[in-house]
Amino acid sequence: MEMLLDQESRIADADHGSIRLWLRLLTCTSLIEQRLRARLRAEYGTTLPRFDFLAQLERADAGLTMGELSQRMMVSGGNISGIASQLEREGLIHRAPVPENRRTHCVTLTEEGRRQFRDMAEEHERWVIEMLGDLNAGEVEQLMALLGKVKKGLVSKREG
Amino acid sequence: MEMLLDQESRIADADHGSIRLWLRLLTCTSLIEQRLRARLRAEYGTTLPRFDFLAQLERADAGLTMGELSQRMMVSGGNISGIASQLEREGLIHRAPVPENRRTHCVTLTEEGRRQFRDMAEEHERWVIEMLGDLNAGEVEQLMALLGKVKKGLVSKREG
DNA sequence: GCGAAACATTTTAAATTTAAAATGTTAACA
DNA sequence: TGTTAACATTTTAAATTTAAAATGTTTCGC
Repeated sequence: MEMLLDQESRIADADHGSIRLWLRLLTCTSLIEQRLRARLRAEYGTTLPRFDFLAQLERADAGLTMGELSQRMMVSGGNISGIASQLEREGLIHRAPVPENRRTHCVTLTEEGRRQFRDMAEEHERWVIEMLGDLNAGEVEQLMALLGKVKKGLVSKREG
Repeated sequence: MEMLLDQESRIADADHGSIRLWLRLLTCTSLIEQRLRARLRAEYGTTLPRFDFLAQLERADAGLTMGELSQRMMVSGGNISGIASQLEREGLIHRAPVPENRRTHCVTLTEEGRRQFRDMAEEHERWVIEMLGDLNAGEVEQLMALLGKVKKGLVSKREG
C-alpha cells in the first residue's frame, strides 16, 4: 500500500480548510481530465477541447455564435477560433454569417459532425460513469448540491 | 437576473448524473483556477504553475527531485524542466546533483524563493478562503469526504 | 563483468492556451 | 449625421503543455 502523491502533498498543518478543499477539488478534476484526454486520444485520435466544442453544439439546435461557445466552454475567444477552423476544415461543423448582424457567425454541427460526436459521446459517458462509480445516487446528489453552492458563491462574487 | 452559461449548459435531459457531476466539478475548478491565475498575474506577475512549483518545494525541507515534482504537480516531466529553468535563472530555486545517484537532481528553495513564496502564499490563501467563503466548516468537511471518496475510487482504478 | 532493461531528466516538435492588438460592425447619443 | 464607444471575431506573439525521442545513469540477470 504505497502513498499517492499529488497536489495535496503541498498542504501544511497550518493551512486553512479552504486550501485543502481547493487542492482536493483540483486533484479530482485533474485526474478525471487526464484520463478522459488520454482515452479520447487513444480511441478517437481527438482532444478534450474538440470534444467539448462538439458537445456544446449538439445541445444547441439553432447553433451557437463564437462568443457563446467561448463563454460556455470557459476559454478565450481566440481559442475557439482555432478549434473552429480545425473542425470546419474537417467537415464536422459549419460556420455561417448571420444576416442581421455581420459581426457574428453561427456555428452548427454537420451531419458528419453529429454522427461522429454521438459515437464518442456514448463511450465518453461510460468512462465518466465508471470513474465516478464509487458514489451512490445519494452521494452524487449531495456533491451536486454542495458544489452548486460553491459555484453560486463564485458567480455572485464575479461582479460586485 | 440573467442566466449564467458554462460547461454545464451542454447537459442533455437524458444525461447520467455522473456527467452532470463531472461538468459541475469542472466548472467550479475552472472558475477558481481562472481567478487565481488572473490575480497572481495582476498582483505578482507570475503564473499558477510557477506558484504551485514553489508551494510543493516549501513543504519539502530536504528538497524534491524533478520526478517528485512532476508526480505531485500532476504534469509531465518536460513541463517541470521548463519551469525549473526559469525559476533557477531568477534565483528562486537551486538545482543540485545528488551524489548517490547522478540521474537525479535535487531542487530546493533559495532564501529569496522562500521569501517571495511566503508573501504570495499569504494572499493566495486569503483569495481561496474568500472564494469558498459561502461554505461553513461542516460543508467543507462534507465536501472533503465526498471528494475523498471520488479520489480514492479514481486512484484504485488507476492500474488493475 | 556484460548487456539489456529500467530510470531520471532534458530536449524537441507540435498543439494548445492566453492576452492583447487588429479588423470590421453596430449602437448610442449629442 | 457623425463621432465615439461597445461588440464579435480573428490574428498575433509569447508562454505552456504534452508526448515522444534523446541522453546519460543505474540495476539486474546471467
